[in-house]
Amino acid sequence: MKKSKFPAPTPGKSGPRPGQSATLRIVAREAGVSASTVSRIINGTVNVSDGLKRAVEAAIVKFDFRPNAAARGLALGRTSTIGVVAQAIDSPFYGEGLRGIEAGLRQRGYAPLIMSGNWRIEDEDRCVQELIARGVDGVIVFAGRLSDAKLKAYAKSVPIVITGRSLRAPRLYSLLIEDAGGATLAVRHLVGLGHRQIAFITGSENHPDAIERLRGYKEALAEADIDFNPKLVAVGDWHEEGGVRATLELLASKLPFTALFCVNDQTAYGACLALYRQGLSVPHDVSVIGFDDLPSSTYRLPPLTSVRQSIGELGERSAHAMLDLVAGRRPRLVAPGVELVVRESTGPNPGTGRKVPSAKRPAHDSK
Amino acid sequence: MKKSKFPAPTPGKSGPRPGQSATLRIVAREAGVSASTVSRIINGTVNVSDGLKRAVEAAIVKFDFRPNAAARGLALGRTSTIGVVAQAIDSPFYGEGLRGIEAGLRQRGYAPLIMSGNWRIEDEDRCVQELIARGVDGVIVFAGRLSDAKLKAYAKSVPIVITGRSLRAPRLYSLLIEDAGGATLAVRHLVGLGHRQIAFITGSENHPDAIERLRGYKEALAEADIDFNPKLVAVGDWHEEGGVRATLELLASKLPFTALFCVNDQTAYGACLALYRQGLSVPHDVSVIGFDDLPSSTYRLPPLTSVRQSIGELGERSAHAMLDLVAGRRPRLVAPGVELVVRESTGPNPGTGRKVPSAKRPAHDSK
DNA sequence: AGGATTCTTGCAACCGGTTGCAAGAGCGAG
DNA sequence: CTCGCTCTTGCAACCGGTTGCAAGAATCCT
Repeated sequence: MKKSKFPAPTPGKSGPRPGQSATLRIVAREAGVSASTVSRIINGTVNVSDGLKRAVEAAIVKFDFRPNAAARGLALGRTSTIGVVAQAIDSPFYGEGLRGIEAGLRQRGYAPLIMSGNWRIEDEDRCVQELIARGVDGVIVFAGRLSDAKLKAYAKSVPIVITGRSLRAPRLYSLLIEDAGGATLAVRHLVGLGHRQIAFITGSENHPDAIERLRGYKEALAEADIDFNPKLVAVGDWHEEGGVRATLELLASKLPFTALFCVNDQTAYGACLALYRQGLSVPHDVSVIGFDDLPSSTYRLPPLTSVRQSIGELGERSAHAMLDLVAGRRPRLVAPGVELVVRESTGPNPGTGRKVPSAKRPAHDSK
Repeated sequence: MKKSKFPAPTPGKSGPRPGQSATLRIVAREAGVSASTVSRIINGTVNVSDGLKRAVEAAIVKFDFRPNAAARGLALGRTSTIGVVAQAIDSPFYGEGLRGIEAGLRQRGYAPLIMSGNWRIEDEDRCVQELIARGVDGVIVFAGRLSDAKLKAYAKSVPIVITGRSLRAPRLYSLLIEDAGGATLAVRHLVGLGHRQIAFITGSENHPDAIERLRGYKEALAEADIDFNPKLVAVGDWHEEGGVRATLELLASKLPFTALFCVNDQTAYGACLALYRQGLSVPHDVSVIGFDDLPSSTYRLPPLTSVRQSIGELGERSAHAMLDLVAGRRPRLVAPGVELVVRESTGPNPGTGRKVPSAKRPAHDSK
C-alpha cells in the first residue's frame, strides 16, 4: 500500500493522472521552482516575482492541483471544520439551525461536520468525542442536553459554543434563549383573548428549554391571577406524536380547557390533529399556540400562531461566536429575541359571554 | 506559530495539558516504548506482548490520547469522511435523506461532510469542488442537478454516488428513483376514485425528477383514456409557496379539476392552504395527493395521501453504495420502491353520480 | 544442544504542505 | 566601484501517525 518509491516520478509523461491528485512538489518541478515557492504563491504569504508566479499558476492549472487538506491541516494545526452536534438532522427545528450554522461558517471558509445525538445523552457525548478525535477546530452543541460539567471538561480540549443555557467557562460560550419570556408572551396572548383554562404540553421533562418554558407559563398565569393547575400540564416528546398523545390525555382527564400552549410547533401540529380527531375545531373550540415558528407553520391548516425565535439566526450567531472563539476573540453575541406571531390557530374564548375584540389577523399569512 | 522546539517536552510535569492534546510519541515515552508500538496497539496491526500493551493502554488513558485525524489521514491517504451535496439542509426532504446517509455511514466509521447547493447549479458545483479539495473519500450528490458530464469529470478525482438519475461511468454509481412509476401510481389512484379532471403541479421545470413525474402523470392519463391538457399543469418550486401560487393560478384559469397531483408533499401542503383560502374543502371538493410521504404528512389536516419513496432508506443505500465504491467493490444496490399511502386528502369525485366504493382509510393514520 | 523459524519491537522513511533560516540576487547610496 | 540593504527563493525541519525493514528475543525443530 505504501511502498511507492518512484525514483523519478514518471519522467516521460507529464499530464495529470486520473484518480491521483498532484502534489506540491510535482507542480513545483513542472514550474521549475521549489515546493516552498508554490506554497507561498498559493497562500500569498510573501511576494514572488511575476515570471515564476505565472509559471506556477500555469502548472497548477495544468495538473488541476488542489492542496491536500489533511497535509495542510497537519501542518497548520487546524482543519477549518467545526463540529456540530444536533439531535436529529431531519427535524424542521434542527434543520433550520443547521442551515444558519452552515451559512455563518461558510462566509469565512469553514464547514460544519454534523452529527446527530438522536435525543440520547450518551449519543450526544459520543458525538462530541468523535468530533474532537476528528480534529475539528471547535464544537457547537445545538440545543443539547449534555451536563454543564461535561461541557466544561470538553472545553479544555476544544472551543465550545452551546445554545439554550447560560454557562461560563474558558473557551466556552453560551447563547441563552428567551424560553421563559417567549412562553410568557404566548400565555399573555391567550389570556388577552379571554382564556382562563390554559393547558400546556411540555417536552421531555428534564430538558432545560422545556423547564424554562414551563416557568414562563406559570409566570404568565400568576400575572393574570390564574391558579396553576398541574393537571393541565401534559408531557410530550417535542414531536408530533407526543403532541397527539398528550392532547388525548388532557381530553381524557375531562378537565376543561379552551386554550393549549405547546412547548414547540411540532407538538402543536400533533395537538391540532388530535383535536380534529375528537371533533374539536381550532380555534373555535380550542386555541392552539406553538413555539419556534417553524417555516411550515405558515402553511398549516389553520396557520399556526407561534412564538418566533429565529432558529436560523440563532444558528448563524452560534457560528459567528464559534469563529470568534477560534480566533481567540471573546464573542459578544446574544441569541435573537422572541416575538409573537399571530395567525389563525388562536381566537377568543368561546365560553366567555363578552365579545373579545378580535386580534388583528392578516388575510393570507403574516410572514 | 511553529517554532515550538521543546528540547525535552516538560520533563517535570507529566499530566495532560489543557488545550494541547498528547501525541503518539509522548504516550510512547510514558509507556517506555516506541511510537510504532503504540500505533500498532491502537490499530491492532500486529500482536504485542501483554505487559507492554497494558502499559501503553494506561498511558493512553492517562493522557486521554486521541490520534490526530489529520496526521492519520495524511499517512493513510483517506479521511473517513464522505462529502454530501444537498440543496438545503432545512427541508424535510433533504433532512430525511441526510439522516439516512449519516446512519449508513456511521455504521462503518465514516462521517458526512454536508454542503448545501441552495438550488443553484453553480453552488452545487462549488460544493463538489470544495469537498474534493477538503479531501473527502467520496461525494454523494443527493437529488442534484449537475450535468452528467460534470459528474463524470469529477468521478475522475473521487468516487461519486448520485441519486435520481441513471448514469454509468467508472467510480460513479447512480440510484434511479421510480419517479414515473410513482406518479402513475398516484394518478391511477385518483382515476380509481372517479376523477377525470386531474391537475398537476410540477417542480422547477428542468429538474430530472420533475420531468419524470410529469411523464408518469401523462402515462397514467393515457392508460385511462384521458386527454392530456397542458393547461392543467402548473409550475411550482418544490416548496409550499410554489404550491400556493400554482394552485391559485390553476383556480384562476377557470379550468375545472376535481383532483390535484403535486410533484412533492411540500407543494401539496401549499396547495391545501390555497384551496382552503378559496373556500374549497379537501378532499370533498378537490382531492390532493403528494409525492415523497414526508413524516409530517401523517400529521397534516387532513393527513395527506402520498406516494411513499423512503428518502431515509434512499440515503442509507446511497451511503452503502459509496462505501462499496470506496472499498473498490461494485455496488449492487437499487433505490427503494415506491408505494401508495392512502390517507384522507383524497376521496371520490364529487361530480360523478355513481358512488365510488370508498378506499380503505384507517381511522388515525396509516403509518 | 544447535540451528532454523517465528514473534516482538524499534528505527527511520515516508504521507504532503508550511515556514524559519540563510544564501544569493538585485538595488541604491556613498 | 564597493558596501550594505532589501527582496526573492531554496533548503530542510517540522506537523503526527503509519509501516517496511531488520535486529534481537523467543520458540520450535531434529
